[in-house]
Amino acid sequence: MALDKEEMSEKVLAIAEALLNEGGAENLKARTIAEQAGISVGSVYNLFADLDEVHRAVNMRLLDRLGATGLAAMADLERQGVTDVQHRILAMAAAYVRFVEAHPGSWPAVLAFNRRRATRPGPDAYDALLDALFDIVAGVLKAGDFGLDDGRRALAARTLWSSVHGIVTSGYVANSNSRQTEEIWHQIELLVGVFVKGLEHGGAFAHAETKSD
Amino acid sequence: MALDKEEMSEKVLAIAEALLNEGGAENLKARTIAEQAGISVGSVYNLFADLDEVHRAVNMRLLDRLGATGLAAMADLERQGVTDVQHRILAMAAAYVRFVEAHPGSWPAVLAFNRRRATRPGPDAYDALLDALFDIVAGVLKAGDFGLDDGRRALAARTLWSSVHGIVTSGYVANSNSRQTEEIWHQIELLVGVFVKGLEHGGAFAHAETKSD
DNA sequence: TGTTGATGTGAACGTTGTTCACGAAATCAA
DNA sequence: TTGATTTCGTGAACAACGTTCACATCAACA
Repeated sequence: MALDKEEMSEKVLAIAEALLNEGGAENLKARTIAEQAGISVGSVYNLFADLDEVHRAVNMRLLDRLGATGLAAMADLERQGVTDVQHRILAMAAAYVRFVEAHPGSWPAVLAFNRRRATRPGPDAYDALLDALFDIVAGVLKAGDFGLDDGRRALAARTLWSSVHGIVTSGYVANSNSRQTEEIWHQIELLVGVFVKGLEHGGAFAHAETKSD
Repeated sequence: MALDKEEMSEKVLAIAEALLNEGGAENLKARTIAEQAGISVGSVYNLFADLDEVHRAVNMRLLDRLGATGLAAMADLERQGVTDVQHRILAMAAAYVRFVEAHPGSWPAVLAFNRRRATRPGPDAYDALLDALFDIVAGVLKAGDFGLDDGRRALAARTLWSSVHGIVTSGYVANSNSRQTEEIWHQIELLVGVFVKGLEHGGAFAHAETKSD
């Protein structure tokens, strides 16, 4: 009847995710978790080293889910026979926007948390999840027939993703909500449109252009 | 001899900025400020309502300074007779990157702080400072001869700024430092190159293109 | 000089993350 | 079964934090 150690860990993570979603990082309190999980504070620290580890675990789950929904969106388009690069990138961005909107409190916490570990050692599972997201975008770009070698394509994928990311996070700095998502979409559409057009016309090599062309 | 009320406020803000720069938002402690300023904790709360107000004031100063350096960079190029749009945008981005690098601890705090006031009321001085930054970029875009009306140009300016912002903040998630700024620069160069090329070829109207052209 | 208003002070309060000595419960040995 | 040993849950306790407030201190004025 009593919950397994792993079951209790998952219960704690579910509670932690809800708390983060409601009130951000400062709402993740050890005593609240313990109370809602029906255990004592000490037991929380028995399952996780500290609250940072709880936060990290929640973020991992979120990043993992985001990757999954992105892949699912791509698979859907594949099934529908959509091969247009611009269309697929927009769908990818849409999946990202929807995900952020579905996690209004916890997604900012993911970003804020990321920055705190800037001093930490080498790459870890966190980076692996982010790289997986980049790879999806890079895969889409590969379908488009731009003259990009692997290195350039990876760079373009990271650039595109980071740009969409910046639009979404910048957009959520401001106030209004319904108007805000509209603004975000306009920016994303503009970015993706310009980006694809620019790649088609060799803009990626703008400053390294040889005169042989 | 004793410091004026306003002088002491500025001293507190200078100390606060240094603390934020060293250890981020969680390093901004009332007792540390009081100790370093040579006053008591209570006096800090006499000058500012709470630590959030101190943090906000520091951020305002940073945003203000960023706008000033951006304008200065544009003025420099003007003086040199540089009118090339791509060149000017890159200079603007460079000013931004340098600014972020010069404030490794406090700039993330600016962003994290911005997100916390998402529930607050209407626009305030914060938004005014951000709009000033957008206006600089919009001014540069105006010089370029793209077929953009005022609304489209403002949208393009916000998109471009948000994208650069995303690249910089995403880049600082990762670890290494010298290699990281190089990666950021490659992404910015790619973005700006593609963006300008895309605008030149009407990519901004990609999905609303009329066939009269 | 006495009064009043403003300003500086630090002890004190409530809340936080985290620890740890203790007891209960489970597992194993004989 | 019984005793020993290990594992685990508990909540009181600690330090550090933001914030408050009754009181002391001081400057200006009548």
